[in-house]
Amino acid sequence: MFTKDQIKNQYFVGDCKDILLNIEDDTFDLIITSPPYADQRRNTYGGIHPDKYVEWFLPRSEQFLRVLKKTGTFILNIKEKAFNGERHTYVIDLIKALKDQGWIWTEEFIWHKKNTYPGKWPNRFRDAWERCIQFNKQKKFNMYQEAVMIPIGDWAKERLSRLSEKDKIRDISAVGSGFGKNVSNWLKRNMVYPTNVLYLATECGNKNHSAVFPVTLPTWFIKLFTLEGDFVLDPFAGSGTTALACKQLNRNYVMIDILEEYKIMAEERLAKAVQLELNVIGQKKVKSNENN
Amino acid sequence: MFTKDQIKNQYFVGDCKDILLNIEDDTFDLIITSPPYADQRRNTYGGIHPDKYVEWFLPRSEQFLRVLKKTGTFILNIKEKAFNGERHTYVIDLIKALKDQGWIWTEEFIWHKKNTYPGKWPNRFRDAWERCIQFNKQKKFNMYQEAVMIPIGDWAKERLSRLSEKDKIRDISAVGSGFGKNVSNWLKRNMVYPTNVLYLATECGNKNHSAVFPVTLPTWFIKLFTLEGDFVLDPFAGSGTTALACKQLNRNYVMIDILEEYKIMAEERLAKAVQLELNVIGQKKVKSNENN
DNA sequence: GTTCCGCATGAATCGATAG
DNA sequence: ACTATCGATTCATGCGGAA
Repeated sequence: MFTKDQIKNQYFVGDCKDILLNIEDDTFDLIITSPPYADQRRNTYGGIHPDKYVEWFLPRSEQFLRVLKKTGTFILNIKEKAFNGERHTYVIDLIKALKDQGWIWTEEFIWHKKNTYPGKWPNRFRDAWERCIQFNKQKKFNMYQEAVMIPIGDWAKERLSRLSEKDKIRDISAVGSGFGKNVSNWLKRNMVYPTNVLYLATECGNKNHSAVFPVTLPTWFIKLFTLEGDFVLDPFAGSGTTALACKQLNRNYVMIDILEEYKIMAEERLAKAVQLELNVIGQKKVKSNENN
Repeated sequence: MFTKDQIKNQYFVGDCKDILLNIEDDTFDLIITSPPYADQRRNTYGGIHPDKYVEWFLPRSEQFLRVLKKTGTFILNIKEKAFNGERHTYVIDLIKALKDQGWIWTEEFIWHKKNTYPGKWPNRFRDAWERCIQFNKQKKFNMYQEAVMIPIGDWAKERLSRLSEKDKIRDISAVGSGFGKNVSNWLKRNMVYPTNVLYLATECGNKNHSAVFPVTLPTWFIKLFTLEGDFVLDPFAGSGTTALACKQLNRNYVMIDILEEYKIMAEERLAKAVQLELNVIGQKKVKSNENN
């Protein structure tokens, strides 16, 4: 068994079914992951056939159930593919099977993708949404709703959507400062709780990795279900988007994936992000000096 | 058995399970409906318990399967409720059961609701989406994708969302005129195919009727899956939103619902819509004269 | 004739209270 | 313990009246 210090902010290479055996019960506050969809990532997990998907998933989710705290949450980002002109049922079968395994199906969030690739088939349109299914161990779980409040009305929605990646980092960096706090206090009065639909853009332009989900997606759920210093697990971590979100939000992460090259990719991304943030802080200092 | 002329644009009062027995096989090009959700509309359908929902639905969908043309489509607008702190599975159970009944589960559209029912709870956010599940009898079905193309870019989406009911009617009325055609030709070049997510507001505040779904919802599916003169069925018609959409689009409708008062309500709505449209056309003529 | 403000209105959901 | 009813919560929308 690993201690918490040994797993803190580590990326493990291997099948999560095996790696997790070394991690104690009730370790994580949040498990969030986008597992390999059926028939995808054929080269890594062997391209699980849709009909075998539930069977493949259950021994792994059994471990998730064990290592998740009683007050913790499991978010599963998944979407069934069209198979033979029809939507396959492996996702809804999985929901039923996870309930049988002891999970509570609390909610189904929708990720409404803002920008999807244009495309057209004779019998269907572009698929612009995915499921983010929430499971819990018990009815009472930790949820910090204030952390994801959004500005009221359309005027604000417009502004928020225009925030560039740099602006977001600036915002995060400002959290500790008095100015940042004042702004957020002023904003609170114009804030409302969000709904169970997330309207987020897909990440594009990052050529190095096939972006599984945009960093804003895990960011949102991490804010909603954890506090600083909490432990977050992504058992199908890929290029480490969840780790990136954790780093920005001061949460501890444990990443697992089966390919060594994913780990390398993730570490490069993390290093690059840290560098970018340092640059932004550097620019701020320069500006501040100019103002004086 | 009724003839097509006998059922054309009629509103029948009764349980669709019984009424449909009088209608021939392969009659409809589209069945679109929003059935009473479990534990809702207690006064009319007796508030079906979630656990009994599938059992209640299947004999009715058996009739739908029979009266739908082989190239036709069935759109089911539904959403599971939170039950005992958890999402109930009756909707996904229904999908499985309908597949067993012989339906093909082609697609699941999402209706992303712009305005949702308010409320705040410790464990969940407001529910802002519903399922519009598409079923077919065979892999090849009629689909007219060009009919629902949308203007490109956000500026147009904004404008479109602000269209009032009067503007919509004006727009529809303009279809036949040369001016309308020119506009739509000009627009075509800036049009793209939509996705499988519909972002629409619910209609509320209309005092006369509790709108089940906004008229834009059936309108969209009717355009997508039927041509002028085709036959559309709504077996849980309520206040006749589907009929209204059919009337505006020159499709033939057959409405069924269990309460006489719904029928009366629907007929009033239809009459009012026709009157409103006449007024708008009248105003246009006045304006046109002024310009000359 | 516009624009602006106030108001009622929802396919909701939870927790407490009552039988 | 299990079920039925009621109050509290909350926000985008469209209507009507007012400036």
